[in-house]
Amino acid sequence: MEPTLIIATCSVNYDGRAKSTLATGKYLIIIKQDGSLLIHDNSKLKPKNYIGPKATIIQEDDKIIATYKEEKIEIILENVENKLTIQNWDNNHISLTRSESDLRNKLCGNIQEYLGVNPVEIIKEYQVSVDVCSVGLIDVLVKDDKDTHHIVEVKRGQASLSACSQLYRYYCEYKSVHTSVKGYICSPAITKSGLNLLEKYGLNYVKINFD
Amino acid sequence: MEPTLIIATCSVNYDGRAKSTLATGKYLIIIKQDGSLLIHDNSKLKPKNYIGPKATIIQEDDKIIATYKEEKIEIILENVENKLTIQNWDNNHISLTRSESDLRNKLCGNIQEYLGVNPVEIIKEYQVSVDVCSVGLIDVLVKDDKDTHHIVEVKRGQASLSACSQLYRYYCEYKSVHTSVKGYICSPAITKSGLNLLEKYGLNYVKINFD
DNA sequence: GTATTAATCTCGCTT
DNA sequence: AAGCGAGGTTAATAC
Repeated sequence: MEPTLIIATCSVNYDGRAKSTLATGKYLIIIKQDGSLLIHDNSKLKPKNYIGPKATIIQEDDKIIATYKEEKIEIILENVENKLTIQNWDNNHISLTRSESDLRNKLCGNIQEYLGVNPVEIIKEYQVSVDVCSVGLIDVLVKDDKDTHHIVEVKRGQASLSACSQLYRYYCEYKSVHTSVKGYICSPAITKSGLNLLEKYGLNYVKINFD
Repeated sequence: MEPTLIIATCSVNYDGRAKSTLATGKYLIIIKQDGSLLIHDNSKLKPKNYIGPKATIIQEDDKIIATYKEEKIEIILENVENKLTIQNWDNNHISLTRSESDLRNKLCGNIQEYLGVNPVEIIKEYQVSVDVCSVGLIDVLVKDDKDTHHIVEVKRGQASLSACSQLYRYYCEYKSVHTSVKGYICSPAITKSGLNLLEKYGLNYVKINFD
């Protein structure tokens, strides 16, 4: 696929997982090497339409058709104002810090400070299975010197209701395989209703920052 | 903000909620009217870096700096291959069907068929609050002729473990305010572990399709 | 403004 | 291939 930018007055029909129509207007069409296609208008971050990667893209004079599995985008071109291919367009990896795993590592480096217990074993990404059926991944599982197991859900931002609910799910399942269990949300912030849920079910909130 | 496309060899530093560096390479920079800025490489749908909308963007010869609240992107330009402004770039609304609300409407139009009960009252987007604290929005709440309340979580695609967990949360809370309650996931498909969770807690799965 | 949730989520990782 | 969970999620909506 030749990487191409097209500025054109066009309309767009999409059919696949959902179905949409975009009224005629001047848009930016981006075609990438891997078969990704994006149609951007003049606002916001997300494209109005998109498909791929790995889409099959057919360009004709008056339309562009992109298909991938059950997905199909049809661009009806009314006027192509500009069309240029990008030679040697790069594709590099971005290195990012302050992710959830960074915060998790910070926590694991000082369990005693954050949870106030003496860790005997620290397991990251502990798989919880019940009846040979996965019920999720515990971010951090700490076994202390009193055989209490501490399960921690780490969030890089504000912990929401659903994050707390996620911890509660792990907590319930884990209690069925071990007697002494405590649960924690570990994040820089938490919503009021999230905290409410924690208190209701006897779970704990521990504040942690990136610094 | 003048809508502009720039194809340039550059490197990008981002600092804000997280922090990242993108190694020097040839990328596409998109600047939109509303102050959104996107940096795309040659693969996938998501931009490598982005900011805005409402960002303040300063363009100099050798760099572009975009800031918004605590967020900052710095693009170090090494070589600008192409730069063009897009005149009268449009910004239209996209009309989309087969959304979750479409499926919800289909369900509400025939509760008897899907849930097998006689609805007396059907409420969409019912706010569940306990102790003056929100615990979420029930997609559909059906009160039947036997005063049983049916709470339904609708999903447009395959219902996941977390979707089922979300229903269970509403179900638990709602049981504290009403005696006879039943819970349902209503979707075209469901994962095995999702179904497992439903069965475990006495919740129901109802299949619904868009047709 | 804050919080909750949908999304054609995307994307990476693990099973 | 399927499924789970993070995401600088974004974007819409309710309160």
